[in-house]
Amino acid sequence: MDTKQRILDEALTLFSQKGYANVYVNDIAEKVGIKAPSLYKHYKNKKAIFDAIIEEMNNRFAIQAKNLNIIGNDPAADARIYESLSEEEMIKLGFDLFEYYIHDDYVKRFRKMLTIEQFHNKELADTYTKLYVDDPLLYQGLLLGQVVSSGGLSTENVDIMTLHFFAPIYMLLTMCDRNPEREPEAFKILESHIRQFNKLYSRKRKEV
Amino acid sequence: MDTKQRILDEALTLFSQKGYANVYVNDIAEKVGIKAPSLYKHYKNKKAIFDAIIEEMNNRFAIQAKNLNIIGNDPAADARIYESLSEEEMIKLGFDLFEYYIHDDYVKRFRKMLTIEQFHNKELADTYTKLYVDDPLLYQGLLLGQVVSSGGLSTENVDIMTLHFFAPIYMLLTMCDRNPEREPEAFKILESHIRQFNKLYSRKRKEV
DNA sequence: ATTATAGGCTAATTGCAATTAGCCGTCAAG
DNA sequence: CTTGACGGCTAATTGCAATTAGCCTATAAT
Repeated sequence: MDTKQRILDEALTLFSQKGYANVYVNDIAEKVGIKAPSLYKHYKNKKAIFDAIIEEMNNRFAIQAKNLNIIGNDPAADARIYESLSEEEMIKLGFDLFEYYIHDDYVKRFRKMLTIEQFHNKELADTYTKLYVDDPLLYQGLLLGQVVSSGGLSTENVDIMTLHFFAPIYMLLTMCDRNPEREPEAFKILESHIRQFNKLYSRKRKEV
Repeated sequence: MDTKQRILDEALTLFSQKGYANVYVNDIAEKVGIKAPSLYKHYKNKKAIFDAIIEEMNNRFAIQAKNLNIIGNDPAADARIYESLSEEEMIKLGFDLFEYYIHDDYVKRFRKMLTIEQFHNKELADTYTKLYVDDPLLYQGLLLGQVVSSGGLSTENVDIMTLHFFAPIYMLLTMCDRNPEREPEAFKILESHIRQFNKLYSRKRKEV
């Protein structure tokens, strides 16, 4: 990887750990293995490094949008698969999704950086909400909507059903970002969550 | 309010908006209406101001623990009330709780500050998780457990039921911290969430 | 009345982090 | 084979933010 890219990479790591203001260009340079003034051969100033990270992220938006939902980018096709999943397979799917969110390095570092910087300007706030709230709800809503249509699950309000599926995942995710030592616990809760979600929304259940 | 207290108050406001490192002692002094060096008559240094905020918060823990659940501090008593609530009353209760979390100034500023600073050290991370994850789940779990015992709701796993109740609230809350303009939308979602939660866990529903 | 202290101010001082200046080696294109 | 630009370095320089020094006033206790 060339220096210019490595700068972004190391900077992202540091920003995600300490936040923009607590990272000194010297720290970044050190990680890259060069001296601070050499950074300026690649970026105009510190802010430009941050902006480049955001921009690189913007470039990955499309990819991200798909990856964030691992399953694929064709909800209808996914739903056909999903419909035929056993509870165990569904849990496996949830685990894979969660695992990706938690351990994919780029995704994780970027999310932590956004978490720290989200209040600095409206654009970052909007980006955070889009990436970690709106997009997952949108996509998973489409997916679950298909499953409902095909009779795999049953509900009066797919959006709220989606919220019920995703909100616990979101909460566990942010907890693990903060307390990685609680990951095993999070996985257990995740499993119970999916099982209970399944039962609650199963078409086998209905009102008396 | 005396100067010493006003310093904490203004500092908390600023820290919650920009994060510790981006707030200069000069900013705090300005807000308080004194000059920066005068701050040092009250606190040893900038860090001491931050620590004092955390400590003040620690002192409010007990109060906080109750307030975080508005309803009170006797789950059994609360459950008796809750049990007799209509869906509309339950929504009212949820709104009040959410309103408190979102608009109580101290609570909101402190939560935003913790959000920004959560990755700086383990203690802050633990505090965040305790205040905004573990405590609410614990207390509301006790509450919902009582309601289940008394037959108001029905579930196989109260902890997950509690997660299903609280996680959406948590998610909406953090979204509103970031995007206050979406509060009206959040309230609508909250209402739908509570209605659907009620139906899902109603004892009137049962497996076929 | 006197005096000690609390709390404010202005004017340094310190210290660190960002950035600039200016030098040098390498290597690819001509 | 030479030149220019790319990317690295050391050594300033700049600039700002935290803190300290030292002075002043009001007030409360003796």
